[in-house]
Amino acid sequence: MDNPDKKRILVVDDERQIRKLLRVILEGAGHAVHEAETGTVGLVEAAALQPDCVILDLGLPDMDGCVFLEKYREWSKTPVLVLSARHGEDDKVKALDLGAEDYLTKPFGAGELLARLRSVMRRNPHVAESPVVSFGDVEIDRSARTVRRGTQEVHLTSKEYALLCLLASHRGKVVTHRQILREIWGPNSEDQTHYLRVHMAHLRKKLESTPDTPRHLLTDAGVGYRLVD
Amino acid sequence: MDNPDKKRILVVDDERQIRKLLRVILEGAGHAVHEAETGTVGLVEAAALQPDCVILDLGLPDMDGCVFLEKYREWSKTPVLVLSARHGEDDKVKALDLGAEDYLTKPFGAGELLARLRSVMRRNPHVAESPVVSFGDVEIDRSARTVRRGTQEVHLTSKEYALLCLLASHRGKVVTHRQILREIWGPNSEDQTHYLRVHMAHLRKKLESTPDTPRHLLTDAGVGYRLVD
DNA sequence: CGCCGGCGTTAAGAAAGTGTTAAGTCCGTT
DNA sequence: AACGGACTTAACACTTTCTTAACGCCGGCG
Repeated sequence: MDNPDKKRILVVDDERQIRKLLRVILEGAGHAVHEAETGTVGLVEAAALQPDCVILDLGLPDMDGCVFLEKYREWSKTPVLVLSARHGEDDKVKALDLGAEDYLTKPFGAGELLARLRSVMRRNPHVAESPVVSFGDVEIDRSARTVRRGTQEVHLTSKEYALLCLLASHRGKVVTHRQILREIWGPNSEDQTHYLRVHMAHLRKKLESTPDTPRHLLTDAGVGYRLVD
Repeated sequence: MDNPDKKRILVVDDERQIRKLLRVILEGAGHAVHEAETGTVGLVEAAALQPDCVILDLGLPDMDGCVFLEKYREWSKTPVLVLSARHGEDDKVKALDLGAEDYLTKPFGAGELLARLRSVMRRNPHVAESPVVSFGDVEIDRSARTVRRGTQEVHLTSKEYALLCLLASHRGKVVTHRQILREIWGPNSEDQTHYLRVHMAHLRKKLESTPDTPRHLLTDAGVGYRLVD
């Protein structure tokens, strides 16, 4: 049931009802939904979250949607799908010229929204941040989903890869057992710490030159694991 | 009069009046307009002209617009802007999933049309990737829709060809099951992974010298497939 | 010292995913 | 109506991955 191409989507809308509706539709399609009630919060959230797509209501209380777009486009190319009650042509033209990827007028159908979203995603194959992280002689290429050690490619199973990515995204910091288990195995497996022991062993065997005295994949006894350089 | 962003645009529409209208609007914006009255002619024209964008009326007399899209997408990634009198959601979803870049319902405003066109052009900054890619002793010619292995031409069915092209366009990267299924079979078949198994088997049998230990068409268990050189 | 809890390691069984083949269905052609 | 090609569906053997359990190690503590 785990969706491997789950996308992070940020919904910026002041109306609670619309946000709920969008959440239902989008989560139904297997995406992760985050909400922001105002434009200002939206921009902050967008920076923190690095979503794969933003859905923006033009009629925000604190900031005109077009201003949001303008500011957002100063530093991000993440696609924005604009939602609006206004049918006027001028609004559409303005939003599209400010860099919106698409424009939907309310009321909209769930099917159309999802189709437009797919269309947007299809032509935007992860333009975001550098997808490659490295430590020691190991290099992770997130966009290709591959891991190299030196010049040799290393094959990781999907759990191993997920585990490595999770640690890498918190590089230097401890990630607790529960955090890891919740992220990768789901909230029903939060106390199965033995999963971690065997999968960490596998990872170290594949990535460390001396698996019994690990230099990068470290243990914090009783707490969790962390990855250092 | 000389527009530095002058684009070649192909209008495929059976109604003379609409064609005239589009010509006026588009030429007014400094583009070069070409017309085709039927789907069949449209495909030929598109091949000859290599336009920067196609504007397609869904209601063609000789060929459903969706069929046009499907055929066109077999060998071209040129953006298609769909025009339709039908407001139904199903039509929109279908067209967008077949690879249309945008969908406008008639009647439309000149301003909106031009804005959508600009939006389409902006995110399609000359993606003119070479129509021929190769790996190992295999060569794919997308413009001719042919595949050779060494000196011998290999016949691929349309699904096989689509699958190969998809993997080739992400060379070296893992393409997930869902991605493939969504692109080729549509979003309603995202979990029919058994399609992939049999078609991959066919592809390997036709393209790999040792189909049981593939060297180019690789499997990532639980994730997807990828093509490497 | 001997016990205990947390950890690493290994191996075997269970589960999930994959390759292969063949039969069934659909569709356009003759 | 019969044929052929392409796609779908089903069945089975096989491989990879995940889970589970057993055991040994280490350091802290009574």
